Amino acid sequence: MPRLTWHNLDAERRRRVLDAAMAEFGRHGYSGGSLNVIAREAGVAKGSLFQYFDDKFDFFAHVAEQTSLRVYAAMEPYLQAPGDGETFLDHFGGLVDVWIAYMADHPLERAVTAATNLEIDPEVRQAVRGPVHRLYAQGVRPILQGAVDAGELSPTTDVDALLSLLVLLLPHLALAPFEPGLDSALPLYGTSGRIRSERARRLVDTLLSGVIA
Amino acid sequence: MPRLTWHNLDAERRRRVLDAAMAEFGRHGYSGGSLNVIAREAGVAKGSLFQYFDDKFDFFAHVAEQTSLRVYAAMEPYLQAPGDGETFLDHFGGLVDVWIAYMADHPLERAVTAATNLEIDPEVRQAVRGPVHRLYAQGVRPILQGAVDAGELSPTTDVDALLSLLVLLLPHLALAPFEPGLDSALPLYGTSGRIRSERARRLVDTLLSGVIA
DNA sequence: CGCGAATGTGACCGGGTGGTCATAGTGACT
DNA sequence: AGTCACTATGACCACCCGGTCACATTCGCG
Repeated sequence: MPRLTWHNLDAERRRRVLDAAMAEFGRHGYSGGSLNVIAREAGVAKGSLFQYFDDKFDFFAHVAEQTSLRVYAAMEPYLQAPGDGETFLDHFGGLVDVWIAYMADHPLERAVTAATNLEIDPEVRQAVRGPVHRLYAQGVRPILQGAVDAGELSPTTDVDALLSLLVLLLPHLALAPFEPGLDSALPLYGTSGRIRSERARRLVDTLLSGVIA
Repeated sequence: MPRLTWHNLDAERRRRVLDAAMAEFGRHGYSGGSLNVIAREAGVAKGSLFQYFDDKFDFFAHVAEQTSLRVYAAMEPYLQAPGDGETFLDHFGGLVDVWIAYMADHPLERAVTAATNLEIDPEVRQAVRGPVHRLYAQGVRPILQGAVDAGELSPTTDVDALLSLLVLLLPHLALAPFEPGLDSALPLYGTSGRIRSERARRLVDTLLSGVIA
């Protein structure tokens, strides 16, 4: 947990530190990210960072948490129940579109999301991704369950498993089109960002149509 | 590329080095993996490693390549065209089962596969995953295309996109059941390895049924 | 202003890193 | 036995890391 000092901080200074941290951790992940670099880029002494946070992990965890909260806040308006006459596929597809569009417009958030999902240390990974996954599961689950209850999804649908799969898939769909280095060997990422985004959306449509009643 | 010395090496010594490297890189990834640790665990001087490989990256790339070749070799017998009267879903589902079972039995290969997929540095990632993805795309593509040609998959199927998705998904399906720390917040990974394996298989069935003609 | 609390700072610490190299083995062939 | 190409070794190097701490600076308040 961030120290009290962090909350008392001048907003501009806090923003500079957070931005520098998102950029550095987003590029090199938790263990690879350098506090020296973050301090330098933020225009702040390294010692200051330890006034704000207990240690590197506390710092990273806060950066990851804030990032996921921002992203989730952007998604929340679209997590409502589907409008009248709106099919499940339209509703959920729109959600995927919003997600991809948000990541396209926010490279810092996108990079931190990637770094979080690519973390290899089990303890760090669990501590950082756990809350995020719970957040998303809580947001998306009602949509799936609602579609099952309304007879739009097959009654035999394994909601939990489908949920896991979608939460697992979302980062890939959002990241792939904009980080060409990540998976350029796969055709999904072969062309321009725009085309790839459309392809990602089409893919979700195709796959989800399998569970539609 | 490994130096000549590596190939001339006594097989037992080569095995010890490779095993130690798989364990270390599998646990901590490329940048986090320590050559000191690998040398110590292999019972070999650190200097020797630099007689075998140009540098750390060359070493890691070789470990990743050998691992993927082993895994692919285990899968190859199952990449044939489906038998008479065998549906696409049976055929492909069997492939997923083999994949998961192999990973269950080979923790070293599994860990290296995970580390490779979780690598964050774009250059390393591209260099290491590119060949692997090409290998798998080449193996799996004919199966999908064959199913489309035979009318088993919808003729509107985006084979390339579906291929990308499956290659992206496979590591997750294989890893999740056995690395509880990775994604314990998701229901897919909530219970025993056996149950989770069955669930992963069921999930693939459900999703793929969407593209079946 | 003056004082005390809170915050900022960067030199410094122990330790680990990838990589080098002079030296010492090793073994095959004359 | 002598020679020579090849291989093994670990002390050593420069560098960077996360984290600390004694001290300087700033701020809020009487």
